[in-house]
Amino acid sequence: MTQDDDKRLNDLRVDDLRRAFRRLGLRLTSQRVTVWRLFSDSTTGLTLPEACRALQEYAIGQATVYRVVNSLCELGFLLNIHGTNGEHRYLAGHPGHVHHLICRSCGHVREVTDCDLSTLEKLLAAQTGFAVEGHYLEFYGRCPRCGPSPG
Amino acid sequence: MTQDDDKRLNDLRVDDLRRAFRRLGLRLTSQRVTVWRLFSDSTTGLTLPEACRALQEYAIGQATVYRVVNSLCELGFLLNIHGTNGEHRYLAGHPGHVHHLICRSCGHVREVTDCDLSTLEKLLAAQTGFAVEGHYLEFYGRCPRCGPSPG
DNA sequence: TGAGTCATTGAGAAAAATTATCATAAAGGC
DNA sequence: GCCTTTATGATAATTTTTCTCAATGACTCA
Repeated sequence: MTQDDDKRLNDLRVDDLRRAFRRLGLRLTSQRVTVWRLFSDSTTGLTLPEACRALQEYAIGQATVYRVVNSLCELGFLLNIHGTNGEHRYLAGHPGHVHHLICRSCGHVREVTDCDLSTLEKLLAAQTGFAVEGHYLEFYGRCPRCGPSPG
Repeated sequence: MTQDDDKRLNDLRVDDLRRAFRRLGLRLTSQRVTVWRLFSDSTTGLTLPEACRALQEYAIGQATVYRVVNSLCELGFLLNIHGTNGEHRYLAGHPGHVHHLICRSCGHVREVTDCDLSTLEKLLAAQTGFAVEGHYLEFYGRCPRCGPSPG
């Protein structure tokens, strides 16, 4: 698992993207592939305006960027994380239940797959009467490259 | 703890607010109190535009609303939560380390104080080399009043 | 493979949200 | 109650997000 982060998600075959889009009755366009590539190359995630600026180079309009990011989110290819300043960043990830470990210094993000909060969820359900359906969990700190907090 | 949610945070004395502001060299103004009251009366949190609209009634300008909400966040009186549609909502809460249980149906939020993820954090630190400094955790589900998910 | 259908795109406008500016108002110290 | 200094409101400016619609191009079916 240690090296999984480095081989990013470009190896997700375009055919997988096509299948996923098709499942929603959507077509696979070159723009959608390009947007996906941009995000899957990023280890920190991008905000929507950042993505728009980066994709100008490929002559992809901003309306399209917004639309594609939304679709990729719905399909589970992109996830929302909190940037260091609270801004929304979109991060490419493996579909499924994952969490993130976010470096507050450089923004590098690493996936966390092994979390088990089910007992805590049951406890909360019993205490509060809420029907707990899921959770959103992010860890933050400093990545190995940035080293421990200064001072 | 069951009834703690209902007696909201209005009982936080204005003097406490003043002391907190003073600590940052800020003055306590009627606008700041009014903004605080609005948020402390809400069990679902408000977005900034929502707050601006609500505070028009009191002739508080939107620039002020943005500034005061920022201050209240820095002081720990307001916290950021994810609304049902991913939007930022600001919620009055007791300062300190708390998490939230958010109803996906009505938006009602309840504080969760008992979480212990320290062992999980240590495990992650060992596995990844990150210096884990904290976490952000939200639970979502359906509150007792809304009942379990339909269908 | 080629034509037709229909979702998708880009440009631009429009709307919404956020930030900046600055003269005026008022909080807190004396 | 004055005085200093911060905070406010109105307005403008900027940024972000959404909308519209003609033109393009992906996919289906023959």
